[in-house]
Amino acid sequence: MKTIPEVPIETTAPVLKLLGDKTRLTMTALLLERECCVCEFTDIFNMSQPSISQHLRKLRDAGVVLETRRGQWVFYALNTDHDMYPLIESILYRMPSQKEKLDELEKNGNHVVWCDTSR
Amino acid sequence: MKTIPEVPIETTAPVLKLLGDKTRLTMTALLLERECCVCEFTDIFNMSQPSISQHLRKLRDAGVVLETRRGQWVFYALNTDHDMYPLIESILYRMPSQKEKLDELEKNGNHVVWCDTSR
DNA sequence: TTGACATATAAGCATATTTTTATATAATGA
DNA sequence: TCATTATATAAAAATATGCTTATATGTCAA
Repeated sequence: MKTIPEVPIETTAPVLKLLGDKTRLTMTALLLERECCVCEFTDIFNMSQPSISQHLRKLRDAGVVLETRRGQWVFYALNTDHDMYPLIESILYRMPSQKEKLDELEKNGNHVVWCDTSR
Repeated sequence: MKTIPEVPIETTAPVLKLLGDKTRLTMTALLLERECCVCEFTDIFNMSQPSISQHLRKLRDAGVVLETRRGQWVFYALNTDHDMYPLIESILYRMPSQKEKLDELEKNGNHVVWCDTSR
């Protein structure tokens, strides 16, 4: 039998606060589709690049997302091992998919795909 | 087949922000056990009565809780008809029960029970 | 009607959050 | 090395949030 692990209020509240921002909530919803790099977020949101970086930093500091540098790009992905991931996932599942935003990005040729050419 | 109804990001984010405050999150967790009146909250939280009232007002303005006056007391209850109630419930189910706090309240004789004596 | 109790509202203050602008760091390719 | 692109950080400004004190409103009971 599978039980839902309990997480104390002190841990839960900060995560909800983090996702209580429309930009960050949309970011995590996008990351549910696939990992994204910073420039993709700046393309999607009508917002300055530093603002995007600062939102991502909050998500990273909380451990909600993981970052990986690939060449000059930095990619962000959901941290599915996070204690709060089950909660985060259950929140995201109740929201409409953000896939279209990514589809449009790719249609406009702004999808960053990493190919290591150094080998 | 039962599907989870989707709620847009614009609606979801403000509710998460609301529950992202430790006091309000604890309040809703308490209300999951039973309805409470304002003076019970002021007993439980180490906080002034106006502060409690202001948190409750935010929850009420968002439709998350409903208020009912009974005599000189005002009782608050979770609004289980709210569009976001399923999400709220799923968040609360992942947190430890706040029942002990209410038990202690009752042990100390601070549980307000409404009996209509006007009939 | 008056006093006591419960709750709400208003105003002020301190702190936190978000955004912008400017600048720094990092990687790439000519 | 140098210019370009991508990203991060710092500082400052604007705004929002939460708390306290003071006061107002509402209800009841004497």
